[in-house]
Amino acid sequence: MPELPEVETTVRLIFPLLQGRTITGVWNDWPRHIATPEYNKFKERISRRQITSINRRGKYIIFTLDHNEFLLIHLKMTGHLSISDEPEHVERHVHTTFDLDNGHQLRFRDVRKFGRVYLVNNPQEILGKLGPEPLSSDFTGELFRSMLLGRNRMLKPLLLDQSFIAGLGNIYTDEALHDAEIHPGRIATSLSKKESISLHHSITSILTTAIDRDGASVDNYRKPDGTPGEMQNELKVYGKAGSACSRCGATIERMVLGGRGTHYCTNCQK
DNA sequence: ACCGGAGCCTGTTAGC
DNA sequence: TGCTAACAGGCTCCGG
Repeated sequence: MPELPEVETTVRLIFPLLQGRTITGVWNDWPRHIATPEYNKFKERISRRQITSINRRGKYIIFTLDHNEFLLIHLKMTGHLSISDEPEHVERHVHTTFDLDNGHQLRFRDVRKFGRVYLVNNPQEILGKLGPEPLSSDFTGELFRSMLLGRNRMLKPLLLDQSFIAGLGNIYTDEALHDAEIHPGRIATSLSKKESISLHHSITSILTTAIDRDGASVDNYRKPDGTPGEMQNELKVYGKAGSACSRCGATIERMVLGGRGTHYCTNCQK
């Protein structure tokens, strides 16, 4: 499932192919994909808009267009963007496509149809509630420490909360907690200063490594060109229930916390 | 402030 | 082997 590193990889790989392109048309066969505005209005407003840049905020992809329009795409669970020069062969589960002025097509494939597309004049409408960006220079260990203080929630659901911190999903939350040797059920405010700093370091270093490896292809995720990333080979706990902890040799277990499958080492995560 | 549960989806998997 | 039911998960909304 695309989390921050997978979304970042997608942005980096599609940008060179889309920079300066003009959107000439839209096709959609699953109206709920378009969250806002209403489809006919969406179609009208996005037609003839030129793509000037593509960025990421949390797990959102942000296309900056001319005429003060912003196209936001959230891939959710199974969303995937690709660029094709064969408009006559559309893959299964593609529900929204954007025709480009060079004859190519930007395609949004989404098996489970959780993904969403937004066209807005003010991206803050959608992005305003997001917490800090974990790889920005503003996100310091001291800031993270202060964010945890006074929070009486368990770390696992708190780290998944996009208004607390943007971009972490189930995989990297579990991996970061394992790396920091902290139990996912710990109450946030109970962390010592040392533990907070350690968790901060684990979050940033794992996300950085995952971007460097082009993301983790554990399930549906593939790069825009269809090839897998490499980070799945470096995961230590996610999807590893029953196998031995790479650090201490104890058995990795899976439990449900905050309604989410949570993978951790019963021995070295305290 | 925080928690739990339902709902959105469909391909995969566990269980009979 | 063949079927069905449960499961997976990001996010939002709702009630407690």
